[in-house]
Amino acid sequence: MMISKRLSELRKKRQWSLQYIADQLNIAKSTYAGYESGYRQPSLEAVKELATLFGTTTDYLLGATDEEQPSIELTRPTVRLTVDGEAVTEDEIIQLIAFIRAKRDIENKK
Amino acid sequence: MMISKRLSELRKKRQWSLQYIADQLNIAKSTYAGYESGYRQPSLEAVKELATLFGTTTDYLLGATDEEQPSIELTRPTVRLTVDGEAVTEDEIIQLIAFIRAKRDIENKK
DNA sequence: GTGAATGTACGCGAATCGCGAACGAATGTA
DNA sequence: TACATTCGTTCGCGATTCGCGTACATTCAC
Repeated sequence: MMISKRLSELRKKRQWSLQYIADQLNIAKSTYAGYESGYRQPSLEAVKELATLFGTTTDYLLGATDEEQPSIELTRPTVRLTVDGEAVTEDEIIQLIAFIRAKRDIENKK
Repeated sequence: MMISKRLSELRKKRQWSLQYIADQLNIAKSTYAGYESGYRQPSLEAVKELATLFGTTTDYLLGATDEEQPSIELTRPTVRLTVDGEAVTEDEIIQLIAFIRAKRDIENKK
């Protein structure tokens, strides 16, 4: 079960106890322990709350993605980018990439 | 139930039948119908498959976000950007934002 | 030693699941 | 018009899974 693996990893990384998480979600320690062991599956609501608690996404918890923090590669634009709520155009992204590459080039020559 | 609302919206927008979705997920029509009516909750696995089928995210289906397509606001420093696999620094992002804003300013004055 | 905290496992009653079946309404076909 | 098909909705059923309390071994602090 992917979610049990992810929960276990995230919790240990933060050095949180089972009890702490159970308290945050208002569920029994044994209930949350079941999530990590794979003995139980959290409700959809619990999944949402866990994602918030861990500061990650439900997609990551469920294994729909492997990126704990959403991260985007500009040269392969799979998501919509916005600045001040307004979409960044494709042309602008191309310019941004050129800008970053040029900047790195200069840095590397030092 | 947020997910039932979202599923219903997405399916109708695509003009798909209950049966079609049920076939895609290999579940009974009544089972999927239960998801939309709120009478049943899909399993975590089903949520993942539904997100794939609809081309959206589990976060959207569960109501953890309101954006159907993942979209990233650059001015929020929660995102990790990469170019050619290498992380874009926070300073660089600030410069990018300034660049975009300046560009828009010029456009607007035309 | 003693107490508290941690992680693990189990049994129980209650809740929920997925399914097939049945239904009326709408649509298609001859 | 008659008839069949598709659609969305709802129900009961058996089986599964849930969340909880509880118990236990281990570890740590005092």
